[in-house]
Amino acid sequence: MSHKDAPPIKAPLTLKDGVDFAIIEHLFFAYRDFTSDPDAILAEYGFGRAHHRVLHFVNRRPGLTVAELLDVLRITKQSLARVLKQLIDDEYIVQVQGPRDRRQRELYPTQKGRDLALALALPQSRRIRAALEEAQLADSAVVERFLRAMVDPELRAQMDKLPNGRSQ
Amino acid sequence: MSHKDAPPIKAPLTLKDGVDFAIIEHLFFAYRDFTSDPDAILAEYGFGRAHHRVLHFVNRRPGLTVAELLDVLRITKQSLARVLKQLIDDEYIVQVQGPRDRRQRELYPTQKGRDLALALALPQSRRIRAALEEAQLADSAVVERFLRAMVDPELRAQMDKLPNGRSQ
DNA sequence: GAAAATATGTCAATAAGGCTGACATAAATT
DNA sequence: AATTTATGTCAGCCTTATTGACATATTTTC
Repeated sequence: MSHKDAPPIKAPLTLKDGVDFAIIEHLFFAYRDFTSDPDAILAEYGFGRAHHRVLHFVNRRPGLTVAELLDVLRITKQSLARVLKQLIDDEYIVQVQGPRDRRQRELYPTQKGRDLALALALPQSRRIRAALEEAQLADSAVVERFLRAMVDPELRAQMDKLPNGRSQ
Repeated sequence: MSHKDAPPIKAPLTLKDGVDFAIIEHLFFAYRDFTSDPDAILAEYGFGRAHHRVLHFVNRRPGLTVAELLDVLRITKQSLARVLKQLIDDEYIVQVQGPRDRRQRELYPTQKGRDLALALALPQSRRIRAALEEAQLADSAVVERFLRAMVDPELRAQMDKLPNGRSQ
């Protein structure tokens, strides 16, 4: 154990190195706890985070196609297939043949799917509201602007396709 | 396909349901892009996000023990073992026997480990600074307060153990 | 109308990163 | 001397992702 190896560095890496570690770490811890709320609920249903993401976007953009969903989630068709199949089999989501293009499958939530999506979003929303209050932020615009600016510019168009995005 | 199944719900889930979807989704997209920067670098080294987290905290709190690291990361000993072994074998981290308690293994970065940790943090820091500027936030205190408030109160003590936390 | 492109589904194999349970060792504590 | 603690390690399992290949239905193009 450390006989003729590279010597240990004892000084901590601090913001003197010109890097904003505070926000980096705050984001890590905040996101971890933010996702822990729905994770606990999903476990009861035998679902994981992947199911949550699919269910969320199908509820937020009912009728979106498989291709559009893949684009939003940035995963492969094969990764989506497994979780989507489960959600359809368990009747949280239904597929409807595309009206103009019958190759397409429009994805819609069922009432069951709508209810679960809302149940998953509720604790997250509560956490956000409590945090805004604790941080004494009257409205969420500042935080929202910052988070939006953290996203790659090319991908912001996708966010605008959601209700109450920039398009409304 | 949707013959006598549960009917599809066509209306999108919006903030009328009393849930702040904007921040929920902004956090999702922001965190995804935030982690994509180091992910690209890690792939060149054959490492993953798990290695990043270990390397980060060992650099931020040199000399922490295995038990302390498990506590911060909230993973099991077995999950840590695999990535830690690689980081030690590749000489990014060295172990030093604890001075008071010789059962403990204090973890320190090597120069190589320090350099990589900094290289991984740099693009993230750049992204944060650009976002603060774009969102016209003179200082990061507001965002930091919000993110801290998003963390479970019990876990905030852990954040304070890092340099430039509340303890400094 | 035939050919090509597109949207989706599915199969097989692989990898990363988690998990549980069990057990071993050394060192500290009781 | 017995117990507890800190760490390491083995074996097996799960979820979520990956790539590559191929099938089918449908639309678009020539």
